[in-house]
Amino acid sequence: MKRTRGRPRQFDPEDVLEQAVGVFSAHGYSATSLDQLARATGLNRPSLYNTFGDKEALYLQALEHFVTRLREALADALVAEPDLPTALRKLFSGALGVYFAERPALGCFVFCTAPVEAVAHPAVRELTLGLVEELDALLGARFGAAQDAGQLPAHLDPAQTAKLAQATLHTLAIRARAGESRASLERFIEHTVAVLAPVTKASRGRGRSRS
Amino acid sequence: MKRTRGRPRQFDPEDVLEQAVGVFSAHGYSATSLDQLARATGLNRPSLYNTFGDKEALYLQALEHFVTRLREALADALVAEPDLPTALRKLFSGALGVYFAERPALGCFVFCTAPVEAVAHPAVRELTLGLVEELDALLGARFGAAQDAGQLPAHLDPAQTAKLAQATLHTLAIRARAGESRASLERFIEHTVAVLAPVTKASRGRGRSRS
DNA sequence: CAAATTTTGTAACGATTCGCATAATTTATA
DNA sequence: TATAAATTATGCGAATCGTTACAAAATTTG
Repeated sequence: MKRTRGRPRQFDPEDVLEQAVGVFSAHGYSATSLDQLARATGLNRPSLYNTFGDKEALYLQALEHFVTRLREALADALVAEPDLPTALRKLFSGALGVYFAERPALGCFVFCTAPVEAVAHPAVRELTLGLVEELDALLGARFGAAQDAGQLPAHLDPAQTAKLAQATLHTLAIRARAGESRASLERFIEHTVAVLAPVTKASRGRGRSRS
Repeated sequence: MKRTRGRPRQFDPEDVLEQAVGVFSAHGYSATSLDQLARATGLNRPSLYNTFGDKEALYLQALEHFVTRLREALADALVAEPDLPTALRKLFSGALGVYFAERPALGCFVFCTAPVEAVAHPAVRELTLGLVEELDALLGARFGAAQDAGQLPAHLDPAQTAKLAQATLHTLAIRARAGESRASLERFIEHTVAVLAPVTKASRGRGRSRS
């Protein structure tokens, strides 16, 4: 554990990114000024520049920081739970927890603020599309496994059903930020789980018979 | 048809709003400057102010202009077509046509740019939530009618199924703007229609028997 | 033709923006 | 203790931002 040569920094970059996520998520990329970021993080402009680069680089690192947390939370819910409907419920409920973490609800940092900048900033577009494709793959694998276990009707393509599941994440994000109530979205989740993971003959006895 | 008193304006406000939609949709509200808007519309800043008010008012009117066109296109597709799967296909294909109208694809002007500003600007939030609720109602009525006609399984709640249909619109908008290919989204539409409007006994003979 | 009225174009205002240069501060090393 | 290296703090500067005054141009009304 080597200490660096000069003056040590008086902040934790991870904590700073956490604060940056909050500010960027509330106002979006363009409407957030470096003054706001400096005030929220407690450090001043030059320190932000030395550590993270310019504004776009900081925004990208904030997005990646958020994605890392989101990815782990969602992946855990999907992999750990063998029963498909329960796994989906945990997935969507976990997402709602993130989307309603602040007051007012900010929705998803990526899906609600990154698309705007995706047109002008190729790096933002790639990150956004990267997350979309990663979630497609993650969900597709889960639906594929469920189908092998007889928990998903044979006529449902796992990859396409995965996209419909991610569509649910997108609409939850947008609706939360638009002001729709959490209770309403929880009702919607129940219905969606019933559609995406209909009860089949093989899963009727709790769905944990073969795994 | 009365002419106004003073000097007549040398532009059509509707055309100007059309151009404003293009600029705002490409860069979002905050990243769009009045200089860009003036250049794109051909008129200068003071004329924009006299006609539409300040920047936020212009953005709101551009959103409303876009919503008006979108509403009519989608409502026509839903109401005119009696067969549910065909109606949904037209709905989603029509949306894709709007989302891919520019190169690169800009997705939905409302769902991809308005959520960012919804937090800071109450009027934008209300407009966004208003569109969401209006589409829920429109789609809910269509699914309800389909259920009455035996085109929708009884176990599917029309209102909740409507939200899933709108979720599809949201994901199409985000994915188009993130750079996903149109062909991929058209495949997704086919699958989604099959899920939201499954073939029932009553609809097997083309679905136009009773209307 | 003159007065009233509205739009247009120029120009500029004050505020804020991002990014950086410079100097002071703190630490490890020699 | 002196030097090198890294961070912090202050503040500048060029550019851009949204907004508005003001005068010239264009049209209807009297």
